[in-house]
Amino acid sequence: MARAATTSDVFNAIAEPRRREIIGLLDDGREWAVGDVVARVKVGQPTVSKHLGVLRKVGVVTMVKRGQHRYYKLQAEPLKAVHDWAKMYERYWTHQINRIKERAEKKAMDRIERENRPKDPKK
Amino acid sequence: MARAATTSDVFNAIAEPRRREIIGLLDDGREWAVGDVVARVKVGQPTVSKHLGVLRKVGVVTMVKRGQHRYYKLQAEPLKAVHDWAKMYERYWTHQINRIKERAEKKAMDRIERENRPKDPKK
DNA sequence: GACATCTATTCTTATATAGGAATATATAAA
DNA sequence: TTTATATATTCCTATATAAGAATAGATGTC
Repeated sequence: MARAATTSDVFNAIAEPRRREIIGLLDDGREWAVGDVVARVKVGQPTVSKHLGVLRKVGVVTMVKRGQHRYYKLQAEPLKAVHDWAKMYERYWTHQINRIKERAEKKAMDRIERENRPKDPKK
Repeated sequence: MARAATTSDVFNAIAEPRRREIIGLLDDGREWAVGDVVARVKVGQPTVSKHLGVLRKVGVVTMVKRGQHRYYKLQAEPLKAVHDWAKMYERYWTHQINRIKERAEKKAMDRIERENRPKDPKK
């Protein structure tokens, strides 16, 4: 099997660099017509429409029709899931002092947890 | 073309749910032999070896050989890139009050920027 | 040395795209 | 109504890759 569908997973949606690029463009808070985006990136209109469609399905952008145009607007709330996930590992790159402290805390927590959960992965 | 190779991009590396699962396991700070991971996930040994290989190529885990075993250890520093990227959009999900304030600031900044950069995407 | 165990690699298959070309559709304009 | 414009959709191709099966290679044990 290949990877899970991008339409159902924000992690997959942002894995595509072109989509992160588009998100970056829309971060100015304005509504962007598809053509505005096309004028800024190196891919054609159909490709842009598809990327915007993926972003819409995961809720990262919203769309309104107005006349001939469709305006897309960033609604980045779903990216919180990515932020929160990555934040769990923050101690790995924060200052050395903190890292040592946090690791000690983690070890203590692990020990406590191990005492309450006999099953050990290293059998 | 399909998506960029996972081996060269941490965003792609973490797009695969199974790899996030493995990262979560290794977050206990210990060294995990491949077999330890296999015992915890629902896929076979070759698949686990491949996932660990991808994580190693993007620097999220390190490996040491010891006897018959290969021990993998989480080294989550590269996830900082993901965290930093997502953090750029933090204002979209923080408290309403802050959001309003930040948007006003953003708008002001945009206006200033627009005055110095005549080129506008909405031509 | 013979055999078992641990892990990586190779091969195969199924599936998921990204992107372009062509086309369909909707709306605006003449 | 005819034509132009904006966008989505369909079709196609190339590529990526997840997962399992089989195998290879390394190390440990008898």
